[in-house]
Amino acid sequence: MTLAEENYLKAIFHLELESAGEVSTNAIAESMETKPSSVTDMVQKLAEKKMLVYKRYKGAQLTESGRKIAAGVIRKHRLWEVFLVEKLNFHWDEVHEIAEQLEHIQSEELITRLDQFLGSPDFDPHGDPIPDKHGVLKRTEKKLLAEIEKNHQGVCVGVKESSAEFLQYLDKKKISIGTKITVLGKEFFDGSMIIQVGSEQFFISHKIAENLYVQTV
Amino acid sequence: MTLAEENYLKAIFHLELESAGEVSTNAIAESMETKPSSVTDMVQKLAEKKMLVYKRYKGAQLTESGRKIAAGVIRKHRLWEVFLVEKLNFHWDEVHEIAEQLEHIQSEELITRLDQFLGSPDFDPHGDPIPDKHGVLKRTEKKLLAEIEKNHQGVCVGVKESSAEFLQYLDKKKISIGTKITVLGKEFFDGSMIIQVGSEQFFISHKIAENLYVQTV
DNA sequence: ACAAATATTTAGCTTTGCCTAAAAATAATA
DNA sequence: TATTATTTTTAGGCAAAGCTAAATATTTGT
Ligand SMILES: [Mn+2]
Ligand SMILES: [Mn+2]
Ligand SMILES: [Mn+2]
Ligand SMILES: [Mn+2]
Repeated sequence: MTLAEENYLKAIFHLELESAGEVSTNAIAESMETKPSSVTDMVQKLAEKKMLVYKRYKGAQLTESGRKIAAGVIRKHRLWEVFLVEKLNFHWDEVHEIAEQLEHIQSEELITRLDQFLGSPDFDPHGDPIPDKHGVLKRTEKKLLAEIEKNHQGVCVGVKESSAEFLQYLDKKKISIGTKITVLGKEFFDGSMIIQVGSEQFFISHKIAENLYVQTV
Repeated sequence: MTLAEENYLKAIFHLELESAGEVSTNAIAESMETKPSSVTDMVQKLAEKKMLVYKRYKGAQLTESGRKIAAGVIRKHRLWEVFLVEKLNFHWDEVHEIAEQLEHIQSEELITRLDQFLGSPDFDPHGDPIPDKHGVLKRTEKKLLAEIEKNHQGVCVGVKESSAEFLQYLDKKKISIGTKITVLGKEFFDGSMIIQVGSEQFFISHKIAENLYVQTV
């Protein structure tokens, strides 16, 4: 697998999680910041390699092999992110770009040993689950903060977006993984909320609330 | 700099250390396991980018910028090798291929932190010096075992070749960095030697002796 | 059901890095 | 010095991965 092929498989894997069924050419193009015509080319090549099944004008769906490779890349990405944060003391908003590069390093043994060195972590610094060596992703029952009702609470277990801007916003608000959040008020019109974090209470927009994963206790 | 460009600069850097003056197209091609015509192409491109000066039919010579980039890649390669051996417990004959990939990861900050994490090592697992962040390589006075006279001794401080085969041979003979070696006999005809390592004494060929660096005490 | 809008694919080009075969320059040798 | 031999460059091509513009399909709205 080339670097480009791995990136396509990874993107399709993520898109399949978001919504079942075939993944459209346009959706792939958007998520990879490339043109639909480029996607068609690559998707045809990956179909020939049996990494996915592709039906003209319908979309792509990963095969077992394709899914395995994608999960392997994601496993590497997330393990490296743990390394960067836990061992090199990077902040969680600084690691994604570097992991985008490290995820393509080819060596089974390296990942086996890295995993061991890190104590076989289950989650990356953004709360995302790390696939096991067979590509199996354990599903956790987490929900978006936006789904929490007034006067209920949850513990932050991850972020949906992990852009530096969003993560820095969370830092400013003292929200990180493990933080307890209570919904004090919820506006039906725009989905905005008043929440309590520690001793502070403040307003957050719907956009924030639907990018934060919590687990109810 | 692309991956290919970095590899060319690195190869030329190493060749310049071996013998001063311009580096020939053929020498580069051989060391990179590619064809001379490909080298001509790349060398012309690197000359346009001011990474080296190139005179047709004469060869290439790195500029200050080129040398700096090459040293940076070598610094990364060697730091990663230290990481693999010291932290992930790889054996010294297993790390080169992986470091060939890791050396191209782009992030100043990553290398700064990795260096710190490793305790700013001066040498890699093969005894090669690690350039500092400005690309400066400190020269150490080491000689080849082949240059040591009968009845003299030295401490192994590095290897010239670092192929897995050679390193495994050294393991078998219990030679590693720090090992004391005494030359008991030397055959002028073929440069072979009888040496003492610990309590064992045995025969080594000239090829072995000229790939092992020692420091005389 | 048909026209308009949208999504997707195809055709044709570009760049990077490599290759082979042929031409040109330099080095070696008789 | 003249002729080989070797080294290096040039010319012409190829595969990967991208792009734009044009052609087709599909979907949507009336
Ligand atoms: Mn990431
Ligand atoms: Mn992550
Ligand atoms: Mn190495
Ligand atoms: Mn080394």
